[in-house]
Amino acid sequence: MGIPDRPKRTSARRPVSIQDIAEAAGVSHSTVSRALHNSDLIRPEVRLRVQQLAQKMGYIPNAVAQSLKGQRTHTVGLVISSIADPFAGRVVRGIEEIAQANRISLLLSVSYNDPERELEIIETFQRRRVDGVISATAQMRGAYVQRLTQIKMPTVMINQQADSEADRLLSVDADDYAGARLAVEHLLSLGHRRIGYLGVGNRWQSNRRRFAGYCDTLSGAGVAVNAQWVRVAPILNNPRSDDVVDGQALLPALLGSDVTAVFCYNDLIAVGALMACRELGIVVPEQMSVVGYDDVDIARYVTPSLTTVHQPKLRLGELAMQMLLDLLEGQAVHNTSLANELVVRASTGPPPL
Amino acid sequence: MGIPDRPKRTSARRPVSIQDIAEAAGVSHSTVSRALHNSDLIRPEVRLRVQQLAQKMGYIPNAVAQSLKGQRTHTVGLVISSIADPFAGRVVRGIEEIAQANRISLLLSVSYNDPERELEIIETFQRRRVDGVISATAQMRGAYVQRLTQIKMPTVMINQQADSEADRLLSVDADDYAGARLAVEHLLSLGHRRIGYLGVGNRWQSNRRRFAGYCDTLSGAGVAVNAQWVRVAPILNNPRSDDVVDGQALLPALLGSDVTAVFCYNDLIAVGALMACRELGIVVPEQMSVVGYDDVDIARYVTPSLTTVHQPKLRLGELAMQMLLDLLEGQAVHNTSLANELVVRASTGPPPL
DNA sequence: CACCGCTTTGCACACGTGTGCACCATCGTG
DNA sequence: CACGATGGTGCACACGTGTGCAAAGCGGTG
Repeated sequence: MGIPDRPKRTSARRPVSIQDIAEAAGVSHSTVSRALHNSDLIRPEVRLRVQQLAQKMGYIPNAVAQSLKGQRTHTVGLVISSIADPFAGRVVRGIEEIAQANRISLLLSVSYNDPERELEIIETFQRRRVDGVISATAQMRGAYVQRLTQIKMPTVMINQQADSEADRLLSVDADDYAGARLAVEHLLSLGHRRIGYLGVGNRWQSNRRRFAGYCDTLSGAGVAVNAQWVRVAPILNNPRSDDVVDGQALLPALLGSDVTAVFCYNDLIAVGALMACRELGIVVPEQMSVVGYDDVDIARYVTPSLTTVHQPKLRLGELAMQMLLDLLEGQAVHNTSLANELVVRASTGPPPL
Repeated sequence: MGIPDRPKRTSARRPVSIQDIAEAAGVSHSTVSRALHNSDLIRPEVRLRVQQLAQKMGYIPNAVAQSLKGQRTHTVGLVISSIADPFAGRVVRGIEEIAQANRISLLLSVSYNDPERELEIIETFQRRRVDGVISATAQMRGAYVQRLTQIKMPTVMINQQADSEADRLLSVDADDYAGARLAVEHLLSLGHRRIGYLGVGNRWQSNRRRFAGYCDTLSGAGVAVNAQWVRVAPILNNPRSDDVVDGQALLPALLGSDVTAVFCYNDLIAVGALMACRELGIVVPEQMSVVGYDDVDIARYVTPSLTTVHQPKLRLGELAMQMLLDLLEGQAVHNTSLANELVVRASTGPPPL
């Protein structure tokens, strides 16, 4: 009488499982599982034999099954606004290094600052049961934050310093307000009084903080901010905008006023400003000083090289990932704020006479 | 007599499962599963009731369990050499857009051209049972390729055009050899005869192809290549090298020879060359023409703006991802090769008299 | 009324791994 | 020899989902 011969998994050429090893070794799958984990419940000779057999059969544990059983995926979801942004690139590198060192895999998602996409991404992370989320999006909308806190998913934000009550969510950041002050103080110390600001409209939270630092520093020095000195790139329907193009388009609008220096939201805006100056025959820094923000690689390579506020991007990423790991281990973690540094290069100088 | 009350999963605040919904609706979990998939096996009113209940209870399917059961993770592993590389950034963007549109998640890994890390990454992908792999590493070592083909994991390479037999592995690429010819032909047409080459040592395969294009084009024009014209950055122990620094360090070595133009392995090397020229007081392009490769964003922003060979980076990524999707659906796919285009900007001109 | 066919549901297993508990063999000791 | 202690192994279940098959309910027809 025929034993109902089991499917004989060799058909679909599946990867070997502990069950396969168990049959080959003449033991149960439990024994194999324990042996592979070096459990001292298993007799040393059996343990060794199973391990060698697993090696020979090319066994590779199925992380999916382990995740299901262990309720831990060892996966972290990563949301960024844009891949093209060199700022994000450095931050991701820091995150990735710490993650890899701790055998954590990263699920990469790009939001393009699109609210609908942000919600989709969160749901995907929920479906995949990531252990936690790191969000390095420039923009944080209400629905996004609300959803994230509501579902109680361990989350660390990068550069999302909250204004007031939202300190419920953890974050690592470099102080935008203080950074902006550094930049403007530098220009003031060079003798500039009439200083412009070129901002962005689609990242209004960090833009607002940097703008506030700009305003307060000027006011503190007894300079009344002139509305003519401030220009902000409009929010396009197209969420994929180009900061350099925006900076280039924005700068000429300042010429009507009499600014001798301009502080830009970030380095890309500043690069656009530099290009506009070149086109208009304005010599930097002799006729106009330009300051950027972030200190991305490109700031060193343009001509003149860009004076800018250096953000510790790598460190931000590393700290965020480490904080998330601590959080997952149940340790107490506290928000961290890093200091920015002013980097003086060739795009700033004394104002023209 | 007490029914051995089941664990009552409400304790550990796990996400709701179809089992929870089943109990709440008074049906079996099978019915719930089918209802949520809109199976017409389930009576319409039951189907609707279950769906509404799932909605209300905030059910989010467990992709881990689905992957285990369905033997498909809807996940693709992505290997790149470096996050900092702006070339990789654009390619990843193309990949990510197609992936997101097809509800595929990306597992990001950075290899830093470290052989050991590359093998670790592959094993991680195997453990996690990714459906396929896209490899955009600049460097492809034997062990890496061998391992990848050996385990028969669906894989698409980017810019890894094989020399001879290795056409077993699928790839999408833009022809390095032809691109280099474009660049050198441009310089020849401007009147240059003595043309240098600045290369890299740690990406020898693409470097070799571009160098071959350089050599053949010169030879074809009757110019004998002079060994003094060629410099290649040494391979450092530190796998995190900086192309700009290398280019900057390499250019002065060419001054002993009498080159009037230099073709660089990529834009970053070229930017380094531009910076070296500035330091040495060499005016570009009047005294020296410089050509880059890749056409990354920065090429437009440096001064003078860089003449370069444009690679369709976004398209490379999109095609690679689409090819992998087709492959996973069992469709026949064929290797694709895209054309590069020369972009003439301000860093090239006629040779000095 | 008996039988057939259709619709709707549940049972049971599978995916691959980890682990509490029971069981068995062996050994030591009174 | 009997009994308890100890060490090694397997059974059975759990994780959450999907699905083939059986079964139940029900209406129609000869």
